[in-house]
Amino acid sequence: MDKTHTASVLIDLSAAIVSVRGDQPVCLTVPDVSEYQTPGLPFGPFYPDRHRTMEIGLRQWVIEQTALDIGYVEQLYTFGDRGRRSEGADNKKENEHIVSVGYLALSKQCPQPNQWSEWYKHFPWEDWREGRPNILNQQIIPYLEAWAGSDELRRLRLQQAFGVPDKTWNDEFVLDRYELMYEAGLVWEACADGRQKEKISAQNGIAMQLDHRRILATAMSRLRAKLKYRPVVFELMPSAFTLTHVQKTTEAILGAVLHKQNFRRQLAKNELVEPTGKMSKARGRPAELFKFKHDESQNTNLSGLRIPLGKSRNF
Amino acid sequence: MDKTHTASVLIDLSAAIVSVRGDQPVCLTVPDVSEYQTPGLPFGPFYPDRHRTMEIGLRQWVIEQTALDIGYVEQLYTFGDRGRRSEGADNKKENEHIVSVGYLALSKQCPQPNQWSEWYKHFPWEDWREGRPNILNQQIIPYLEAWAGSDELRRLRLQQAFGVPDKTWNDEFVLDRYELMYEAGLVWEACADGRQKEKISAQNGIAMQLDHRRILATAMSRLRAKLKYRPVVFELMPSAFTLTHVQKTTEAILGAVLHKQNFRRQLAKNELVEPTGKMSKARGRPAELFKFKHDESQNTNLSGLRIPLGKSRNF
DNA sequence: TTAATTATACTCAATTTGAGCATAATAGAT
DNA sequence: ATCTATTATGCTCAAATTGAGTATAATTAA
Repeated sequence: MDKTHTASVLIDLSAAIVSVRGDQPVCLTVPDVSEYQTPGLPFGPFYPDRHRTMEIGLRQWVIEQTALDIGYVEQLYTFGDRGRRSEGADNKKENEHIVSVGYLALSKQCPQPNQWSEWYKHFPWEDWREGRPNILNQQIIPYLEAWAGSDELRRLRLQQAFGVPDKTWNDEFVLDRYELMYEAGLVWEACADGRQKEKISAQNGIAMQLDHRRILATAMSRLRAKLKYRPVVFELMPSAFTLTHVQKTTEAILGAVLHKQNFRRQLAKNELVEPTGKMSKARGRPAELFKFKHDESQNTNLSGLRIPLGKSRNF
Repeated sequence: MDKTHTASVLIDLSAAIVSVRGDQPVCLTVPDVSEYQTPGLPFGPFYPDRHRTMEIGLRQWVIEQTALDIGYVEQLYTFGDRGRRSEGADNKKENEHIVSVGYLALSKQCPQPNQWSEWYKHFPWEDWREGRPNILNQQIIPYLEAWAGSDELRRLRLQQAFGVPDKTWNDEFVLDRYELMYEAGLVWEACADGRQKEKISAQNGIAMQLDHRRILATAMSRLRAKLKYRPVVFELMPSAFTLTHVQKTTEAILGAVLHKQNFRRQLAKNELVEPTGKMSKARGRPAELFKFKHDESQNTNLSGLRIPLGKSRNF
């Protein structure tokens, strides 16, 4: 209709490329050159006349720049307000508007360990495998409760995101929790000026460039949710694996401990794996090696796993 | 890195604005001026220097152009390949690249009935409330089976999307089914030239402009999935309603019949509604009028409904 | 040979689902 | 006034699923 305003923008494709190293979920990061040295997610521009779709464009520069084999790719969210929400970082093209399309990608291997950053260093409150993280009661919750005060809406959001005060924790609400902390000024990225940044630096998880920690939070939420109804874990597994290995990988992503026998029952019921005949040898009794049943199709509309949660969940 | 290619694009915000009229889910459309008179979804440009976020931009032009009260808004998907996939339609700005961000919005009312288009006129194979739609066995499945031939991957996708031949139907796979039909050349939008278009016109559902039917399919998939774990139905209900009304609305969206008593059991268990004390009067026994319990918070991370499916599902 | 470790098989109660019948309250027809 | 069609609501019951546990098997390291 009216053309009085600029409508032309640049598009960045940002990727949360996730893998699991040992028992830690990790994410590919690139080092930062600015004064704060916060890591960032890899990203590249989208050239619409070179690549037919954005996903093709994404795969292209990921291959060029990281030489990684990413199988599973999923679009997460398109952020139109990047520039506004992170004025602190160095932004060279100030009058160029940038829209960033976030992607989640899964990789079976993660070479060059130093370029991969562990999830829970950025989100220490999200790992409940050893029980409720101390940082919640010692730092985050008291601060958030003070922030909420008697504001009814804030308290309700606090309740839903962090399960305060009625002790429920939903592992999928990673993004909700991060955004609440952002609004409350509890994370480094939320601070506009450098002095404040010094103050909360390193607390409450390692910060990231621009809105990258928000994109990672979105990726975590999506992956945790997806795990429960699609068999995406196998995108993170080698071709042969033990059942315990699948479980440890699932637990790493969920940040929660699962009930072993019931986890296996789900795998069996859904017929997701089949034995290879070989055995693994490790410390105790050797475990049978399995493989994923449906490697053929990319478009896996299979049933996924129901997640039999262990005890350490609510308290 | 290299700046040899154009990276500048225009952003369109497209909206699938959904409501339910009687027992039919409907979607706001705008008339087409081109020769084929296919309806399209409303859309408008995103001006990054006028609106802080894309969602704000979307709400703005929806209010301006439709005077509608849209409460719930959710981003669906960002399509970067619009121009390529729909060369048939008239595209004025051929050398301008357009990225379209699709949104799902829910509206409680739908005035001006002629501007609202019923879902199942565009997707007649998706409505199973009267049993398995005839069009499947009479038209779609035979064509798709011929198209698949002995291609293993195609047969697998056919199996997963349409449940052929083992008689399972997943109501959430609206997009998968549409894209399969698109690839097989079964839908009007897939045809490049006008002559072919005449041939399959009006069959297999009413076509839409550009990739709008794909966006609508995405919206249907998302809404059908979301219904099962978040209480979004109430975004489509008036302030007071009967339980049967909630059920009919849910059934309309899912395109499936539900078990009445079990549906109510779910509503009761999750404490989603509370009685208003008033009664409705219609034909039979008067029904109690209820209201949704949690109107306060936008950010409803509530539990949603489990969907107790009726019988007509698989056969 | 023993202890520690890991894998796997099996059990059982509690809960949730799927499907059904029975009864209640109204409007309209006879 | 009474019957009938229609809609609403209460209640039951078997089957399946889940959550949580015990018991036992096959290894390695001491």
